[in-house]
Amino acid sequence: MDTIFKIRYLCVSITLRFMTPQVFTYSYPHPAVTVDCIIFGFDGQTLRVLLIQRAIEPFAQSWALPGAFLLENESLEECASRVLQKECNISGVYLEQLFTFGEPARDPRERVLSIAYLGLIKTSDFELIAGNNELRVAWKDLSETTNLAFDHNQILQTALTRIRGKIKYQPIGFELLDSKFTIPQLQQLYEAILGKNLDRRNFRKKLLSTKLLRQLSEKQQNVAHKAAYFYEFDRDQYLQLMQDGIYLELV
Amino acid sequence: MDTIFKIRYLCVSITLRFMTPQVFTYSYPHPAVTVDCIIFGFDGQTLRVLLIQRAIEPFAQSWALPGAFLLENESLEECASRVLQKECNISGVYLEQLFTFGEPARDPRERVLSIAYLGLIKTSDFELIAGNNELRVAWKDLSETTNLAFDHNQILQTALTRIRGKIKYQPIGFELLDSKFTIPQLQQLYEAILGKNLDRRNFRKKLLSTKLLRQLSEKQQNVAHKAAYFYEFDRDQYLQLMQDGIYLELV
DNA sequence: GCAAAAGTGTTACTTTTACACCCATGC
DNA sequence: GCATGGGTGTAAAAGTAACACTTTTGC
Repeated sequence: MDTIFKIRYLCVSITLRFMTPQVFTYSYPHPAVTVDCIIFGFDGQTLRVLLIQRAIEPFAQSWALPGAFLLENESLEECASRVLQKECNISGVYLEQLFTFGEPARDPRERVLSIAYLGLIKTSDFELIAGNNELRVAWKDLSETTNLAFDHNQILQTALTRIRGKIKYQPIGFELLDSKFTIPQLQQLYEAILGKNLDRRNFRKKLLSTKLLRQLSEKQQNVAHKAAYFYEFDRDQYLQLMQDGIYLELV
Repeated sequence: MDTIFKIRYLCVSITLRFMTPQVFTYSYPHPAVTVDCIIFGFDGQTLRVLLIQRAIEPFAQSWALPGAFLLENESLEECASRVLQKECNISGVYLEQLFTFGEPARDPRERVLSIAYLGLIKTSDFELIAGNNELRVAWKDLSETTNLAFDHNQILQTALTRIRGKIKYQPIGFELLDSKFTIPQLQQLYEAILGKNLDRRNFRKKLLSTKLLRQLSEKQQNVAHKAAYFYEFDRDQYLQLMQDGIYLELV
């Protein structure tokens, strides 16, 4: 381990040791509850997942999903937002509840339930900064995610299945792109998520037929080929369609 | 309130008062965790939901979803099964996790998370028997479900949305029918769940095209019209299709 | 024989798929 | 001028939606 991380590790350990112990009592057993965030980001080429490197046991130095124990008066969504803010310096993210993981032995310390939240962001929008209890934060390729802490590999699999299903009929993909994007960029994102190639002509036709994209006059600059037009996602049009109960098919 | 329920109510109260109090302590706050079950049943005509009438405060005498506090060493699914067995005398049910409800103020006593499980059964398969902590158990029409305890109306809405979406592409409807059923019965179920009428010819064509139904030689008896053939759901065929990654469309 | 629900086919329309060539740009 | 990726249309196939009459049964 690098020296800087060794020092950091010691700092965290010492801080924890000198914290005032508190006691909470209940008349029947209560499990601990955490909220874990599984955030996908897209850099234009590949789909990445946001991970932190743990500073403390169990699974010290392993990579894991950012997460924290639920506080007494915060909602689950608030907890997810707090985790992202504190541990990764990320805020204002699209988040939805994914699943609750509750196998009795999923945490070696005690019974811990985890409510997982799924999020999507543009990697370029934030500068990742690790919180006080993490060694590092990073975007990781899916191929680098073997051996995550706890049951976090299972959570990752559940999340992948969810977005692969969802992206076909809900316009969540736009959360992963800049507000101006080209259709080939959008297609690359879909291909990265779905893990297969799509026909260019059919993809364009289908997406434009939804009327959810507004073409801008602006084009790409400095590309060694014909420049693509930029488009914007038309959120008002989308809300209108939803109000009318229109069922979308995007791919 | 009927006399018999008054007596029952007193019994439950007295039992609770004399239970030995226990204490569980933790070094940081833990919310209480319950599992609530939202079970839909079908009687051939309409979709019903399984409710219990609460014997104890809060919401004593209100109707609510069956539910219980999670025990220390049971999984979430095990808890859902236990709830149905103890409170309603129902077992061996198709269950899937629905959603976790965690607003801080959703229970007036203390912070309580509820992990909701969604189930589907044939009402005729079980005799409902209320557990010791419930006044009654009953199948209720959707129109009789205003004013459930806690946020259970919200859970019900979430569950309805889920099955309406899911029944279109997963063969969960068969859980609600006898193992032998006619196509018009199946159609009636779909119409009850989706809340709209479907074309008889197209419905039959589409479902038969999936190859998931096996026609039996047996017909309905004693009906004052042309008797319909019985069919069976072909579970092996379904598993085969899933293995092959076939995407189903049922309606 | 009549009321009630089961069963059955065809046609028009819409959607999906497959596929090949020209265009603009940087180097 | 050449390599790179953007943009476009059409035809065949598949799927969906709309619709009416005959059959069987109990009373």
